[in-house]
Amino acid sequence: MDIKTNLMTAAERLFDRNGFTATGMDRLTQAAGLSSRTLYKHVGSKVALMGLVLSEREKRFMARLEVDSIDAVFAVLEGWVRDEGARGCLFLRAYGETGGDMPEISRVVLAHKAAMRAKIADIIAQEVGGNDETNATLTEQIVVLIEGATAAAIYRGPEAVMAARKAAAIIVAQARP
Amino acid sequence: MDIKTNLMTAAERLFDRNGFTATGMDRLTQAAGLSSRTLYKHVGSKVALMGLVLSEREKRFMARLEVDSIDAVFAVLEGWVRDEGARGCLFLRAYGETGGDMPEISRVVLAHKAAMRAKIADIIAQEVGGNDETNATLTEQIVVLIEGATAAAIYRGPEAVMAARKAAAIIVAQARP
DNA sequence: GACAGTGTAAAACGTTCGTTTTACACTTGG
DNA sequence: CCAAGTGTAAAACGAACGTTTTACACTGTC
Repeated sequence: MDIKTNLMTAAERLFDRNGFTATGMDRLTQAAGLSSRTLYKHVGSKVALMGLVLSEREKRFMARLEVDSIDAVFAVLEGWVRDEGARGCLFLRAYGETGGDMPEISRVVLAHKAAMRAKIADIIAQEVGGNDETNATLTEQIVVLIEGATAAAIYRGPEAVMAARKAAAIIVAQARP
Repeated sequence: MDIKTNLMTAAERLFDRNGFTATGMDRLTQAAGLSSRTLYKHVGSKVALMGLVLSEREKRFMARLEVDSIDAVFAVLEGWVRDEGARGCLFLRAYGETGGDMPEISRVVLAHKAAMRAKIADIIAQEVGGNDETNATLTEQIVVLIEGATAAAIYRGPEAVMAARKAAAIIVAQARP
């Protein structure tokens, strides 16, 4: 098994379950089953590891998001929550824990949010096909619903995502010409 | 000026801007202008201070939320974001940083979420007056929109709250008999 | 004028942090 | 066969962590 992949899987799990700052390097080396020397040779630093974990998660998430309707987006989200549990958006958590002033982190976070937004905008342009202003408003609202479902699922579980899905269906229907 | 109030104002600011775990006690004593001995005599421990800060914020937030329409709720949220900036829900951030397994914290967090939800349910029962099932669904959706506005505002600013407000108006109108 | 109470400054507690280093074992290709 | 590469185990680095302690100054009150 690839050593770096193994490390990053363990790191993502620990960061997600215990927080970034609260997760020490010894916990990481122990969970990944390697020495600190090897870890540092592979990823350089803790901040770099955080960035790599987020980049990897970004790929995994965006791959799942390869759908062509807003309803399907929320179906994906619901599946994600059921598969991986809900502890809040890992990107925003990393951003918050580092105060937003860690370039290596905030770059990945903001890039992820921009990519997600762009994907939603694409789907809306294709599914609804209103004018630019309507589409922009709708995109903003769907993004808010996605963020809200992710956050509320922490304490409400998948039900929050189901509620967001229904709300999205209503505002999409409302915006259709 | 009251010494404990002063401490908690400084603590809330530092926790919010830099994260809970990343904020050390020396940073807190320095910002509040007191010795560590006095700090510990007043609040006991760092975790207790975190709990107190969250309790105080809960009071402040719920006091602002004393309104009687869903639209007004989002107006309050918009004002809050403009006044205090948007770095994500401090309750959920505390929950995430402590892995959810710090009773002193998670109790305050979950209580806050329950209180907010109850307030929203009250407003809906009074403003919309549908049947119980409709009201429950609508409550869940409004809560999701509030969480989403709070989260998305981190990188989208007040615009996210405005979008949530419009979306809320639509789904409330849709639910009215 | 002793008293308890409350504050400060500053050092020290042991632990843990992220990171580097030392020393050694194992493959693998020229 | 040796040289380079890659891995481990474990100690060490200085700094920072949350917390406690020591020593001392200032307030009020009996």
